[in-house]
Amino acid sequence: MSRVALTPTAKIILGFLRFRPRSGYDIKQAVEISTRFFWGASYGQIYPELQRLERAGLVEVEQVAERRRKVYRLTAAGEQALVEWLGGDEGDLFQYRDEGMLRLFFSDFVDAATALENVRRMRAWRDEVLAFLRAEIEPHAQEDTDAGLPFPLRALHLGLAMLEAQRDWLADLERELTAR
Amino acid sequence: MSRVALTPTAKIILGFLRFRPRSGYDIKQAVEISTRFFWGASYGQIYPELQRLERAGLVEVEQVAERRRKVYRLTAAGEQALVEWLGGDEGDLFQYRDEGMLRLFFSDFVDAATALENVRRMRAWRDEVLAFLRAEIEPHAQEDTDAGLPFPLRALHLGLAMLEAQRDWLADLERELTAR
DNA sequence: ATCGACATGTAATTTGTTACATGATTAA
DNA sequence: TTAATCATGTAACAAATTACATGTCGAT
Repeated sequence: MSRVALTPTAKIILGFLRFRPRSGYDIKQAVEISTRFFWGASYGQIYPELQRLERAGLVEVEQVAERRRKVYRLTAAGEQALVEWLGGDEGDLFQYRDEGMLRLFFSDFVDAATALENVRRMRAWRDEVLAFLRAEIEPHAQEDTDAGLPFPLRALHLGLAMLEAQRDWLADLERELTAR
Repeated sequence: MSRVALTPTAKIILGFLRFRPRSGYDIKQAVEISTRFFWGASYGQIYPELQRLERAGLVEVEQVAERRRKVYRLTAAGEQALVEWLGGDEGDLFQYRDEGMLRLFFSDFVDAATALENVRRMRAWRDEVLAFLRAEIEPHAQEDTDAGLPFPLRALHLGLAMLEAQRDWLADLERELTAR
């Protein structure tokens, strides 16, 4: 019953190691092709956190005679900590910060053309991200589903639903602002 | 042409002072009833930032013979900096971090009942936030609209559209997971 | 040989929250 | 008189990004 609070980075590390053992480098790649649009992690967080988790006994190095790579795996304690977090009821951190939205909020202080241009950029950016998620991320999530792990694809679809709603709403506003 | 990069907190301060002069305390209250779901600010950021902005000449204290309050107003340079930011094309920071989404992503590693409970909590939380936004924030934004400032309400509606899309998608998943 | 990807790490800086500390004013 | 709200600030801590520093391996 150690009850060690996990840092956000620890959670993502333990989660990805639960799929299979990986190096810090591998974890970063995995984040980039799956969770990064709702949860990121940089090398500056991953490597120190792996060392802390090793000292805490939640992960250990799998020695595979590969000199230059340090492949980590979960220990029993690490797996338990992961499952405790997933089953716990800590309030989930939810942080949505959007500078475009802030510009939109203050757009009464600029001329109509500037406001419209900002809305257009916000919409265009969402189109880009949607295309990227469908082209680069969905195939990996689909593979997981085919392998019997449906939740990564479900998480992606929740993200797509959110972005599509924003894109559609912004496109409507774009038309409204243009129509005048 | 000072070209001073504004910190995120500076942007929100300048924006709210553009509506009308306020104290640091007032700015915090304004954030709480309007932007906090896409952009927050704590006293620990607001007060030091006001001092920096004053030294930089973007805001100044309006002396109103009120001993205990320091009411700030925009200077001409401050208003110019605000308009330059609003009209500029810096890439907008967009940060969406959602621990619930991370739990969802890793839910293949827990039993079906635990996964369902997490989805239910995510959906319930969105219902709560939607109710709060409609009850506590929308009336203020509506007042702005009535006063000829339509953008705060538009920004709120974009947020509502995003949360509704998530809520609906989560409710669908809840039914799917229950149905088995 | 040299370039790009692989790989690990640290340091500096930025950004933000929370807790602490203090005190004035107002309504019950 | 006392509790809540108003009001300003600092300090300690937490989290995250970016830049820096170093080196290996494989393909051309």
